[in-house]
Amino acid sequence: MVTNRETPETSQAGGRPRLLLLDGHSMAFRAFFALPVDKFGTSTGQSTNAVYGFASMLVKLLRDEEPTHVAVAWDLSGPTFRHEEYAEYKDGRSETPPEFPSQVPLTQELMRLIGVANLSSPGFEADDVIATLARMGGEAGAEVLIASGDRDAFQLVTDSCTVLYPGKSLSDLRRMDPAAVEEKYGVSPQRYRDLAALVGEKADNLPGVPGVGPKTAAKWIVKYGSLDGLVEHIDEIGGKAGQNLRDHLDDVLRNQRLNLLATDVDLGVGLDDLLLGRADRAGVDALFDNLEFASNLRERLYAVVALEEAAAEAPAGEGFEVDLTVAGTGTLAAWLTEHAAADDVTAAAPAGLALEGAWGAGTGRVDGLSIAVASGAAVSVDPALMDAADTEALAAFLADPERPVAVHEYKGALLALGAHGWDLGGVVSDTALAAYLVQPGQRRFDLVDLCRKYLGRELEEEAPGDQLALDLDGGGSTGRWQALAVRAAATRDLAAVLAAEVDKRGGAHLLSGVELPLVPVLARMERAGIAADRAYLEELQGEFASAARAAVERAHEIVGREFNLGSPKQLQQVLFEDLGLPRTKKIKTGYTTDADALTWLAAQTDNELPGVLLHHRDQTKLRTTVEGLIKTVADDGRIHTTFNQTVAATGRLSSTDPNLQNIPVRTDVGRRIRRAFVVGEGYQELLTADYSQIELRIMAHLSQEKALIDAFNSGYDFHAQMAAQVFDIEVGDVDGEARSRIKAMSYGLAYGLSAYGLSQQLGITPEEAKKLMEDYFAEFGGVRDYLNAVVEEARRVGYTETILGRRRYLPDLTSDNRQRREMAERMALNAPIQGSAADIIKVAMLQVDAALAESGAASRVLLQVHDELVVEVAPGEREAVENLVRHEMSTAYDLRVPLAVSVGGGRSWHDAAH
DNA sequence: ACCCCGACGTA
DNA sequence: CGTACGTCGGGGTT
Repeated sequence: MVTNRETPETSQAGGRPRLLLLDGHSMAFRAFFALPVDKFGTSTGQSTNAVYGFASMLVKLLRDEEPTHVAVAWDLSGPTFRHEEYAEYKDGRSETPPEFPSQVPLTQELMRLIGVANLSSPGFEADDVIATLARMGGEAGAEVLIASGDRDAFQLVTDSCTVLYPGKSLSDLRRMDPAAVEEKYGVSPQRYRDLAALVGEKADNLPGVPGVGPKTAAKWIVKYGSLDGLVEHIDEIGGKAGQNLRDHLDDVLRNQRLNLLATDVDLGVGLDDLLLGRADRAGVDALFDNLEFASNLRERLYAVVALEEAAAEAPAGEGFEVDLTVAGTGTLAAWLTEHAAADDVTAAAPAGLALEGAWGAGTGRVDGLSIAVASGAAVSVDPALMDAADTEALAAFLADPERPVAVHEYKGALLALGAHGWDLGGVVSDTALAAYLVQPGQRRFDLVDLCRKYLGRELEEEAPGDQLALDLDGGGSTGRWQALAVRAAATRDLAAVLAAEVDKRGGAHLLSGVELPLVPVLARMERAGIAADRAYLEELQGEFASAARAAVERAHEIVGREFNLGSPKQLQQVLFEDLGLPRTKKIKTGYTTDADALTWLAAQTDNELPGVLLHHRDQTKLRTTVEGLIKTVADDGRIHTTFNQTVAATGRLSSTDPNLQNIPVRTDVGRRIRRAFVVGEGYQELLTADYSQIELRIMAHLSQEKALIDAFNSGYDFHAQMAAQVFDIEVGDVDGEARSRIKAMSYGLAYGLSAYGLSQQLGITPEEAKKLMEDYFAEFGGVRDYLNAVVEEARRVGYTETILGRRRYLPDLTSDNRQRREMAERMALNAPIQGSAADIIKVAMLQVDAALAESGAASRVLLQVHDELVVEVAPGEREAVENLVRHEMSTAYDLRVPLAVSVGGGRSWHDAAH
């Protein structure tokens, strides 16, 4: 860790007063960008990264600098005296991130509770407040320290006033004393304003002299003594820069007037009022609880505000003291016997397991393994160095369901260990999964981040390979094993904290009854993969590629020159500039060329091009899809996707590398790709089983709307029945148009559809769409009431909930910004429906997997596509497996309507359609 | 070598 | 101006 600070030698006791002044907004803003906003937030969606960063920076300053007096200066929102002179002052700043403003009052509240004064003055900026206080401090003989990210503060630097300016990280504050300013800018602090005036300040919208940077400006100031001196000799300055200076002298003089800080702001306080007060411990506790800060920061804070002995900053790894054994060949078995027996590893005190290695695409490898038990003992081992006894003892420990273990990324561990032939039987916590249930909106769950957030402890970043570890401990390899053991210990400790967090949110069953048991099922699916017909994929690729090439040639012919059909930018040029076709919907970069727009264009004009472009899009999309698949076919002739369990905010799985949840199905051409997914050797066929209208059934269940429930229970065509009721006709008289309108309406509801959106989709006027919605709700008012109630409840409690209690937090429901609020409302409508469907199919997967195992069948589940399972059926098991899958899927959850399942089989995924 | 955007595939 | 995802190519930046 690099610091530029020297240890202060003077203590405050009896010495000269030390006044610490902070620029609140600038330092909070630095904190905001120094810490990832998505890693610091409460379960209710309040971002806390700026508060946390500001607080920890302040704690560090209080500890290191031991000030006697402290104040934080804040900007107010209104115009300042600088705007009177220059109306464009600070214009054109990029927008404040939405997560920032709400953290300012929280930071101020924290300052108040700690006993630090918050000061501001209408018409002045924080810098002016600081300049005034610095003057007051100087006059009182105090040593003044200014923490500010605004360079204007450099003009205040004197022998007794130092600016602490943030460097790369927030804790890295550069001490800018007169010598440091001189060294960095080549001018004294008194002349810094002159330099800044010449160079300009982009953040304040104060342009300087074009082409003149700090170097030139300093040269001039040194030569002529000051800006005034320079102006006196302005005609002597040669070159382009000199001419620019003469042309922009007004700007420069304006800059110089504006960057002068006011030192006479009436603040109504004296130095005595800034004396560092006592912290309101209960208040700070309550605030930290609300912000869900870990205890670590709290303790560090109390250590300094109580002015007790300064605590050393926790270095990486501190707090995870492990009694480490690095197991050499033949020693692991003994360690396990001594430290990881039934008494040492219990349900109340699970061991932590950490792996070093790699996993993905249904396999993996282990390069290192650590186990940390509750006693503090830990072992690290290189599997390559184990002897037969070690291997046997380790395999037995890992497989034992009676040896509870916490691990971060259970599925990865299963794949990595599985590749060595080891199973993992006693996992009681996956810290990534637990954190996902606590914060389902987060998309990444790093162990390092979780430790910082929930344990308040810093973990070493995972070493990329062995290089870093070697560097760290100077050539040995103990650092690597120590770091791995610390990860194991961290996982062990984190599991307990997260278990409590999950429990607090009513997610215990969801975690231990659904998500955790699903992990081995997913691991087996990934390991199995799905057989691919490579030759056929290559055939398709060639076909799609040549169709695309033909489209390119035809397009070039039509336009009369070559251009890149894949570039929306060039397409816009060709369509709207060169050919002068009618403009489409505006987007950020001009006019859209999406499929809807091209279809519209094709109808608007006689020009052949839009149709050719559409065809080209289709074919290239198919070509790239197929190419992506070919690249992922493994040596075993199968494609092993990765199912991610902690990505989708609603609780769905996602699939990557490749994504097998978006293989084309809607068009005939696209569907051909599904012929490439085939039954593997030794199996009889592929079977697909999917839930019919599961989301609508869930809507019927949740809304308890009798008409929907009856329609599903009758067993007849659901959409036709709904249409019959809306249009008040006999079911037999419902035509295709009426049915599809009602179908779109029903599905749209679950997404928070608007009349406008419905009209777009159905190609009718918004008025007609509005009428349709009114007619629909006249018949099915319970649905409308339910949807309204969902949003209202979510606004009240801050989250939505699925049938299994899976939450989604939506803080934007109370946003002042209409667009954000309405977006959150649509998410709130959709989350319980989509999420409950996800819950149900996850339970179904567990039941199907268990039933297959129970029955001794060799058939296996390969894929999940949100409402569909793909099963590879072993010879002779078709009928039994079909019955089993139907049964387990339809009984996964007891809804108020039946869970209908439809099944099909065939040699390929295409042929298994139904 | 990265990131963002537009576009588009699925449920 | 309908939710949830992942991937690709282009085009801009490092």
